[in-house]
Amino acid sequence: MGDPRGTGRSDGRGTSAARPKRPTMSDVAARVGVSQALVSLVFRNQPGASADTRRRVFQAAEELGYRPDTAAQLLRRTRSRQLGVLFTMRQPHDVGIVEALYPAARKHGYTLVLNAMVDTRDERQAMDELLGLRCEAIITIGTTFERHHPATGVGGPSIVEINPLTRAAGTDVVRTAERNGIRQAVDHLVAQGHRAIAHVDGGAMPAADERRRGYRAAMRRHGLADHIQVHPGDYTEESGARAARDLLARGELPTAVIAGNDRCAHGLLGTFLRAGVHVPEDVSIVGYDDSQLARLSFIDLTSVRQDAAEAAERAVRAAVERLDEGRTADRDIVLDPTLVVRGSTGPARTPSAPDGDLLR
Amino acid sequence: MGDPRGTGRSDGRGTSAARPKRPTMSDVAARVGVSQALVSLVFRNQPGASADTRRRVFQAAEELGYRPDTAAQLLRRTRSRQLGVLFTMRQPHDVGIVEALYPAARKHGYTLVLNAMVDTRDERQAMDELLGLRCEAIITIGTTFERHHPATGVGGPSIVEINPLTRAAGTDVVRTAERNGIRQAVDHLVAQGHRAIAHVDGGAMPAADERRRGYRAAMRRHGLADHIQVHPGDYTEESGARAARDLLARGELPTAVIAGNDRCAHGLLGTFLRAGVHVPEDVSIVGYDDSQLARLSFIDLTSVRQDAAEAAERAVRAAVERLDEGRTADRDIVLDPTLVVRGSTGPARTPSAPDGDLLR
DNA sequence: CTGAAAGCGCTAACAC
DNA sequence: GTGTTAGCGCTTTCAG
Repeated sequence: MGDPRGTGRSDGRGTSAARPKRPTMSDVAARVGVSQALVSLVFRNQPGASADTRRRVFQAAEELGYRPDTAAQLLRRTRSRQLGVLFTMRQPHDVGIVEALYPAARKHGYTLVLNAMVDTRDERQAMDELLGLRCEAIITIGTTFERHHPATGVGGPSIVEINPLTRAAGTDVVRTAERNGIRQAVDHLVAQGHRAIAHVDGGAMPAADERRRGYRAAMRRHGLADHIQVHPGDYTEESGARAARDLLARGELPTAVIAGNDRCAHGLLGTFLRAGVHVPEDVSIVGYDDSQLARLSFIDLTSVRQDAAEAAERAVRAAVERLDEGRTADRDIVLDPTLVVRGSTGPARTPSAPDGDLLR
Repeated sequence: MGDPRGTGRSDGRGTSAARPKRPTMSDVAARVGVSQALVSLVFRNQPGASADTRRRVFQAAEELGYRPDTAAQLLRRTRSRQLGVLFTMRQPHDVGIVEALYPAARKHGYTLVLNAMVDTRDERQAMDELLGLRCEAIITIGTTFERHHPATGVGGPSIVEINPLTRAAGTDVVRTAERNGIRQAVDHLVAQGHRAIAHVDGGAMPAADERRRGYRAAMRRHGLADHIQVHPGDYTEESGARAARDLLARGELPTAVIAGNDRCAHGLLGTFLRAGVHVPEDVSIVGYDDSQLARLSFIDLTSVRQDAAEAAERAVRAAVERLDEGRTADRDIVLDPTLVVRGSTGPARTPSAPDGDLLR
C-alpha cells in the first residue's frame, strides 16, 4: 500500500520518502472495485448507488485519505457555484459582513472565495484572481467598484456591491438607508434637548455623502439649520480625535456630536475623556455601525446599527436571483438601520450653563 | 466564433443574450493564427516565441477579453504554487500578518488562498477547502492547529504556524520570544520606579502561557516576587475592563499593569479613565502587539512590538524551504520583539503617597 | 443500479 | 521558433 517508488530519489525532496501521489477517485474506485464514475456519483450525493456501495466508497476514501480535487471539479463542472468576495479588513463592520456571508452562501449552495484588498494589491488584480477562479458573481464590500473593469461587460460575472462608494450601472446594490439612520440619531438627540449637534463626516468614504446629507436634512427639519456644523473626517479614530481637538480648541463645544462611524466616535470619545470632558454629561456622542467597539462596556456607544447578517443574506440572494433565477434587471436593496441607544448619549447640558464652565 | 445558440433559449437565463462562452486559449490562438500551445507559452513568459508573436497574442487576448483559467492551470500544472492561509479576523495583529503575507508570497512566486475561520466553520473544514485547492503549504495564524487532521501525515502539505497555541510536531513554527518581550516591559517599568506590577493574562489563548511565565520570571529576577499578581483574562477588551474593575473594587491599585495584549490594555485604560484614574500618573499600562490601537493618539500605549511583516516573511520562507529547497527537519523560528515606549507608562507614584488618595 | 467514454482549458514534453 | 500530443482529476452523457 505504501509508495513503492522507494527512497533516495534525487528529486530535490530530500531524504524523506518521495511525496506519495495524492489519491484520486480512480484509486478509490479501484479499491472498492467499482467504476470511477460511480465514486463521483456517490461523492456528489446523487441517486444511483446502493446504500452498501456508498458505504464502501466512503470507507475506501477514508482509508486512502482521499479528498476531492477542487481544481478538477471546477474545470469540469458546468457551474462553479462560487462567489468571490472583495473586502478590506480595516473596517470592523466589513469583517462582520464577511463572516455572515459564509452561512448565507452555504444556505444557497454556494462557496466563498475571499480576496483581501490590501495596499499592495489593487482591486483590479484581486478581481482578476476571482474571475480566474470562475466565480459566478462578485460581492464587494465597502469599496469603490472599478466600473471600467474589462470583465464588467455582457457575459461577465454578476456584481453585488454592499455599501459601495458610488453606484454603478449593471450591478446590484445592498445598502443602508443612511439618511434614515442619521435622522434617528438626530431625533433621539433633539428629544433629549440637544440643539447644537455637530457631525464629523466620512469624507469620500462609502456612504459618507449620504450620511452628511441626512444630517443636514434632519437638522433643517428640526429647525436647527443654524446649528449645522460639519467637520471633515475619514472614518478613522484619528479623524475623530482631530475633530475633538478642534472643537476643544475653539472653546465652545456642541452638546452632541454624530460621528461618521464608530471608529470616528471612538476617537472623539477617547480624546474628550482625556481632556476631562465628560460623556455624556458634557457632550453626547453617537456612532454608526454598532460595531463590537460600540458595545464595549467602557465605550458604550449609542450607535446606528446596520445588520451585517441581513446585508450578507440579501447580497447572496441578489446574486442567486441573477444566477439561478434569471433576473437581469438591476436591484437596489435598501436596508433600514436602527438606532441602538447606549450610555454615550444623555440629556443636553442646560442651556443656561455657561459654556466656559465645561472644561473643569 | 460567436455563440450560435441564438436568443430565446429557455435556459433560465432570461431574455438577455445567452451568456457568451468565455474565451479560451484556443480562441486566442485561432484569432492570431498560431497553435494553442504557443499562446500558453507566451502567457507564461517562457522563451520560444518571437517578440512579434507575443505582441499579437496579447492583443488578441485583449480584444477577446481572454483571461487564463485558474482551475485548468491548477489541474495541469505540476505545482500549484499556492499557499493556504487560515486566520481569524478578530485579532488586529493577525490582520496585519495576513496583509504582510501577500507581498511575501509574491516575492517567492507563490499565491495566497485565504480562508477565514469563523464560528460556523471549524478549522477542519477550512483546511479541507484549502487542500482541495491544492495548496502546497498551509500557514495558520494564531490558531490551535488540529494535529490529528488526516492530511497531516506524510505526503500532506507543509504546515507553518505563526504564533500557535501549542506546538505540534511536524510543523514549522514562527513565534515571538514572548518572555523576552515581557521582560523588556518589566525592566522598563522597574526602571521607572515601579514595584507593584500586575499582569492580566490571556488565559488559554496563543502565547498567553509564555507571557505569564515571562512576567513571573522577570518579576522574580528583580526581587519582586512578592508583588506578583496575575489576573485572568482572554485577550479581549472586556477582560481588561473586568480586571480594572476588580482592581478598583479592591481599593488598592498596583502602580503598573502589563496586559496580555493591546485589546486587553485598551479595556484597562478605558475603564480606568472612566473611573477617574489617570494614566500614567496613577497607573502605568503596557500592552502587547503594538497594534494600530496602541498608536492612536488618545490611547498612546506603550506596547511590545511584534513585527508582522517579519513574521509573514519568515513563515513564507519556511514554507519555501520545505517546498523548493528540500528541507525536512522542523524549524522553530523565534523573533525578538521590541518595546515601544509611548505615553501610557511613566514614573511610579511616589511610594509615600497613600493609596487611598488615588481615587480623587 | 453500474460502466464506458468524452472532454473541461490548460501545461509540459517533445517533434518539426 | 512553432506545432503536436498527451493527459491533469473530475463531471456528464449515454449505454448497458
